[in-house]
Amino acid sequence: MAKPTQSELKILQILWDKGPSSVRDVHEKISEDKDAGYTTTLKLMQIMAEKGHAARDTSSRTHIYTASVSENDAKTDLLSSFISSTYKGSAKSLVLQALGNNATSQEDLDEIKKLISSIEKSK
Amino acid sequence: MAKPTQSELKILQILWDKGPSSVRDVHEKISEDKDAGYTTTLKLMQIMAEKGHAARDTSSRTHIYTASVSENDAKTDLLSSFISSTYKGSAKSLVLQALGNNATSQEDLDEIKKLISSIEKSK
DNA sequence: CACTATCTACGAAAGTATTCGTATTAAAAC
DNA sequence: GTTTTAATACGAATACTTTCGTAGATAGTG
Repeated sequence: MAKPTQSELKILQILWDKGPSSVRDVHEKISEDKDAGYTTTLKLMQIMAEKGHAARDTSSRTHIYTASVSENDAKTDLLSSFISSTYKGSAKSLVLQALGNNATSQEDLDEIKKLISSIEKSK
Repeated sequence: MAKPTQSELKILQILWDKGPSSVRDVHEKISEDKDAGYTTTLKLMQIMAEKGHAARDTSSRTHIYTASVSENDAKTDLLSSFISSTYKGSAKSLVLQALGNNATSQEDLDEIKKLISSIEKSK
């Protein structure tokens, strides 16, 4: 499956968050942040259906769209392509930079440490 | 400074790795991975000079280009924009996914743990 | 039933990124 | 000194993404 574009990702995120939704639903959510025409959102979602990023139920007049990739799978793909284009494939470099540059809270650090421990145990 | 595009990033990476370089140098490196015309690379680098992603020395016939952003700064920007578009701004989510999905080696985990300790000490 | 609001379909325009052909000029090789 | 090689400049073609206007159909309202 091809990578979603930026606009498609925004829509996917809404579908992941809200579950199956109409164009109207998605459009209203998008409009909170950004001024956009309704048919723009419609067109994008139609393209997503064509590309297979979303499935749609056309049984009633108002079509209902559903993300056809799971949030985790899609983000795994995006992350791995980001790591390969920006960090030459080194997940470590990415993590070091993410932790080094951003002020990560102690709670978040704790969670990360916990995950690392559980990874180490399972080896 | 605007975010570099994918193609520009590939070129920047070469400039970071090799230091100041001619179009020929960069083009040869790119050609290892991908078939591309010389003038394509030239044009991209000219655009990068226009946009300010690279500086060029035109004192001799063969122009020499230099990245005008540091690798760390550019990647910090890219990372932060990736985190905001894909992880709703949560660096923690990104790190958890990067560690969770990729098989990170023990050495890498050790390095990450070391960094976390040093962050914690400096708080 | 007529009127209005709301939906989809479709195509085209606008914006951005990438690719490359051609012309011109400068250096190098012979 | 002439020919070949290698460089830049420039503009246009291609491709991909985003935006939106218009048309036609369906549902709801008075």
